[in-house]
Amino acid sequence: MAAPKDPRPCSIADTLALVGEKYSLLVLREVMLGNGRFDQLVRNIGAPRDILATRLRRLVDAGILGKHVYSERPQRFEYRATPAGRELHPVLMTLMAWGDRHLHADGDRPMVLEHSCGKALTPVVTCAACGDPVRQEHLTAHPQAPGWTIAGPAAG
Amino acid sequence: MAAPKDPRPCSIADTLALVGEKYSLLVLREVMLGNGRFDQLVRNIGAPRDILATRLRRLVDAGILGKHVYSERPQRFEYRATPAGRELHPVLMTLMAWGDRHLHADGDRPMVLEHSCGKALTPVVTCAACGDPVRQEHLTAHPQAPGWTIAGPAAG
DNA sequence: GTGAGAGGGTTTGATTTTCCAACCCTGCGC
DNA sequence: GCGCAGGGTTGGAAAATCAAACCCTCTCAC
Repeated sequence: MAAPKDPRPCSIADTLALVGEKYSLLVLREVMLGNGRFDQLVRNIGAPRDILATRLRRLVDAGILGKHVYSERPQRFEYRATPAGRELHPVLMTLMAWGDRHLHADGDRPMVLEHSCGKALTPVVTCAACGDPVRQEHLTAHPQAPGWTIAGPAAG
Repeated sequence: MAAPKDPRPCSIADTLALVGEKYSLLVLREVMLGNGRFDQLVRNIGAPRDILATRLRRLVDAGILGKHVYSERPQRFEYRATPAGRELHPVLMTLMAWGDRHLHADGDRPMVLEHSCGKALTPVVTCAACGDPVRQEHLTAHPQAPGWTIAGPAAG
């Protein structure tokens, strides 16, 4: 086991292999905002059309987006998130929250999400089991593959 | 207003501009696991050394990582997350949770995070104001820039 | 005091991606 | 029959990635 040649097996890396390329998560953002048509995506994301076409194929293949006909003649399509795609919403929220906190002044947020409780959303990640907000120092990492111990404060 | 040439202003895009390149979030992962040395990063991530050097410079410039001397002679460094970097932890958790759910069988998760409550962590994003788990359909998006209305189910 | 590492990178040259602009096709609407 | 909307594809130049080799400093064993 000692000297692994392959990188660490990891769900973060696996997920990023599907949605980590440039523009992919922005496609998800637009689709979740209801802007699932090719031209809307090009405009709202600012991506080259050919790259966008490649990304869309990939996301459809991965089961994250579905392609739906909204007009038969002429044939026109719209991309929508599948259930698996919708479950990426937490990723988008946490990315947005970080950018709001660290890249924008308080009055300068590009978009505000209003929660059904009436307040502007500030997302907090909690533990499903106990309900407490998760803090990194309260986690212990247990790699499941042999040879992949970790060094740091959360050694396991 | 009417016909925007620029893409949608958005904190998701802004954040990804800093950490969305290939390997950047994996660097964060390793650093948070306590593996902040160049060689560890190369091995555990599987990235080319030159690319890694580029990413590290960028993350340090962005204030996400700090470079710390752990040995004077010979001079040796270690990268650590700054407070801003640590606040990206929720992004990593949500990415990991998605991969665990959608890319791995139940018994096949590459890593388990144990919460201080004693259970394996399942992260849930909640609203800081009301404490409820956030569901996309309970959100209303309010773009703050003129001309950037949205089309979808969450129009605002 | 020389040779073999460890650690932290940089350099070089080939391969891939991205990017941009232009083009293509279908089917309206006039 | 002309122009436009929508949804792409194509071609060639520019940029990023990759793998392997190299460099430099210092330490340790011999």
